[in-house]
Amino acid sequence: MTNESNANSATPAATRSMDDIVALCRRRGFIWQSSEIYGGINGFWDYGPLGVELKRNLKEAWWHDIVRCPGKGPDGNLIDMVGVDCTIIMNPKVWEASGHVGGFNDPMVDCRACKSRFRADHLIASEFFAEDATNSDKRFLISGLGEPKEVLEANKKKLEKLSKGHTDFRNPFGWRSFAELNADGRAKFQCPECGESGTLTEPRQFNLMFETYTGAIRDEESKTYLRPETAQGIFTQFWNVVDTSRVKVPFGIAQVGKAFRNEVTPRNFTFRSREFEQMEIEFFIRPDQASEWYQYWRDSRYEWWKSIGLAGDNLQLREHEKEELAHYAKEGAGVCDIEYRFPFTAPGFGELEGVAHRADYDLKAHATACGKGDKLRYFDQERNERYFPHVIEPSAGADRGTLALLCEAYTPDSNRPSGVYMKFHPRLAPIKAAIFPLVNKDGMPEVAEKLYMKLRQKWNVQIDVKQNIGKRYARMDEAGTPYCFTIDSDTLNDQTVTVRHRDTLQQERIGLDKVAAFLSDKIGD
RNA sequence: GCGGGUGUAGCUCAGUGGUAGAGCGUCACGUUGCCAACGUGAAUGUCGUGAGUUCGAAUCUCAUCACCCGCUCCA
Repeated sequence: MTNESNANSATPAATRSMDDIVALCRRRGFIWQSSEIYGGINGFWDYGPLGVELKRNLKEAWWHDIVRCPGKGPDGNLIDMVGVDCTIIMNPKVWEASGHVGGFNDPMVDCRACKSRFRADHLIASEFFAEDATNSDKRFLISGLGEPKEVLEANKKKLEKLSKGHTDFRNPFGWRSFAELNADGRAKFQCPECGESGTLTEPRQFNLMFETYTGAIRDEESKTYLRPETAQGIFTQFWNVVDTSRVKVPFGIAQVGKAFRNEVTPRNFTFRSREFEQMEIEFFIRPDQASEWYQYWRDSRYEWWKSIGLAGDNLQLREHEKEELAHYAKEGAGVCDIEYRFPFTAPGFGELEGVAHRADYDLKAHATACGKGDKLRYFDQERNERYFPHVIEPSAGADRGTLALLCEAYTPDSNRPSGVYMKFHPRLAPIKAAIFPLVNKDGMPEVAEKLYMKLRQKWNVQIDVKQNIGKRYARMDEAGTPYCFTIDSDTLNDQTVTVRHRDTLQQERIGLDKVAAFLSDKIGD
């Protein structure tokens, strides 16, 4: 990390306005609404020219540090890591085995009065008839949440009262779920929470997975899903990786790719999007070593986010409480989130990356579902035993990471013309440097272009010859460009240029032939 | 999904029933010679969208979409 990027502590989240950050993202071409000219679409965002560079830099830094140059593990050995790139659409059996189909597929019903939400198949009702001596019949609806027995018990007094003095008391149509009731029945249905009648909405599907159809025929047989996480691609190819890559436990498989979740409420700019990109590691270990590897990944992932510029009080590591753990993690070594204090979550935090001990839940589930079972256990040569490896999963959001970088970089500064600058870590900055001829004549543009052509072979740099130098500096401040090199009349005499530092506004002169070395030193190649 | 708010040029906003505007930014030319300087000129609008009321709608009504805030949801 350079001195500049760490010069003073991060801007407190509370003083940053999300509206201002969104406005800058739009104005400078970081992030736009998808399909904006048609009014946009809820939960989908596009990256513009600066945004795509920033997000690529984030993903490439991750891939470099995770796959190409991982560190040493808790056992003191270099970590073994390989990458994969799996498809978004997979055999739908994958999602049955993983528990995504079925578990999160139920129609839900909301109460308009008390805002409670229920699964429609848990809401049941039955119409009762009671005939009295004069053959006039009386009917009433008993409704509630749970099994018929529970509902009857809950409505015991009401039933006794209504059936009093009547004969031939019965419910001829039996119990029906809320979804099976007609409009009249739904209107009489009492909310189990607040007791109001007719306040429940129509049942609505909350399908977290996007569905599509593969092939020409659109029927149930051809129904497929857009993956809601990249992890399952890794799990299903685990055995191929083991057979072809000479890896042995402990080792990791990494993947960067799009995932899709049909969120009920996309919110907070790109934070909760329906289409988003994940950077996931599944790290396979011996079951008895889960604890030390969990701690290793928890700590190293936290340090990594610090290393790319999220170093201040706005980043925190939070261990999950037992109650909030997912079904597969209840007995595990732990689950934690690495969280960032976004302006819209402040003073709270929002998740950037989750590190979870998933045990052997996924590998076992796929081994069972595909019918091969224990034959798919991993063979540990050294220990001469077979087992399903446990998994530590560090799963990060590329879009959330990009958003955190944007929020962290946003630095109001009334002392400079732009009023704000983006203090990106140089490694992540979309544009590494700008090259300016002080004026667009007297041989300066030619020198500038020559320097530009040389530097762009290695870094994303820009040349700008238009307008006065102040405007060009101001534009680069909003783009977050850490260095500007200016060619002036002295350059033509002594072969030096000025370097203007984004964060301090200081200038220094260095040799024209030293510029590339300067950038290598500050940014890396 | 519920409740509240917002929506006019790239940005910030003015415009309360009668010709769609300003500042900034952008672009061109000139000038300038290190921090959005100066001069001249130019481009830029489905007034979020669609209906309705009206002789006439950015303006009033309804619906809808998007964004923001609060609930809810987030395996």
